[in-house]
Amino acid sequence: MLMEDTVIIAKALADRTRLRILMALTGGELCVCQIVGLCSLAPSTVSKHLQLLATAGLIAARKDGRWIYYRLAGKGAPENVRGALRWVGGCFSENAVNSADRKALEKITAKDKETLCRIQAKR
Amino acid sequence: MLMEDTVIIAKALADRTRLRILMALTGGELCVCQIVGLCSLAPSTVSKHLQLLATAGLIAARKDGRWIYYRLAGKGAPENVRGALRWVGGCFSENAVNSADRKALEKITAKDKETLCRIQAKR
DNA sequence: ATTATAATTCGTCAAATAACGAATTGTCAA
DNA sequence: TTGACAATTCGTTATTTGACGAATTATAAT
Repeated sequence: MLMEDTVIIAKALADRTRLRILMALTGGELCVCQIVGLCSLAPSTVSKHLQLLATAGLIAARKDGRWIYYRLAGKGAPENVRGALRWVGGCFSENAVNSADRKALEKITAKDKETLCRIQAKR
Repeated sequence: MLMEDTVIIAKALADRTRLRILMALTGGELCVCQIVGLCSLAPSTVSKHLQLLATAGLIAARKDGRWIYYRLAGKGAPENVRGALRWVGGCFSENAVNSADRKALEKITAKDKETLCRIQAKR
């Protein structure tokens, strides 16, 4: 395992927004629209965060028509990636921000995606 | 566990030099002189790195006369800190840089500290 | 007491990072 | 085929970060 890989993973974890995204994804895959709704940041900013997480190998993407879904890296991921996800998971098992995000996500996923994305566009 | 604490720990891990210091300390405590010798960086720079690691709770200090020894956080450390140390430990169990650093440390610890520190002062 | 020295703090600079809006790309619907 | 729209890339800006040397603090030796 190269040291630089570990640095890249740690950098990816070293940001509040990205940690929130990772924790949100523990509930299952989400499309970019939904993640933008959760973070309350510009789509371009969220996209950048997602690229960083993906480059580190912490998340993976799936394209479905106009939408792109992101999910946590799974069993196939290298041990250092899975170890990192284990660590953050352990840190937030009972965290206030995380709990609030879960509630917010329930509302977000309740709306159908088309409605949600139209809302994002108006920001 | 506050999210900011996790961010602080991840930031502390997100640098090549600091990861090397952590791995070096898995072999036992070291004085600043020795760590400077290993990193080949200015003492003030190394000191900054050590402060960052200490603020994150990943390492602790012990003062002995003119020297200050740093060691990894131990059993008493909170779970998120120990989890982080477990993660980096796993990442580098067989790492090229880490192996080289071990060899270098053997030579560094072989010299007595006074000699070593006099060398550092001349940089 | 004075000097030497281990370590830290401070001030500065260059490079990296997080944010945004504008422009671009690719896909679906009228 | 034209228009709408999800998502990304690009260009810019403010902030943070990592490095250094100089100055400072604290301890030991002369």
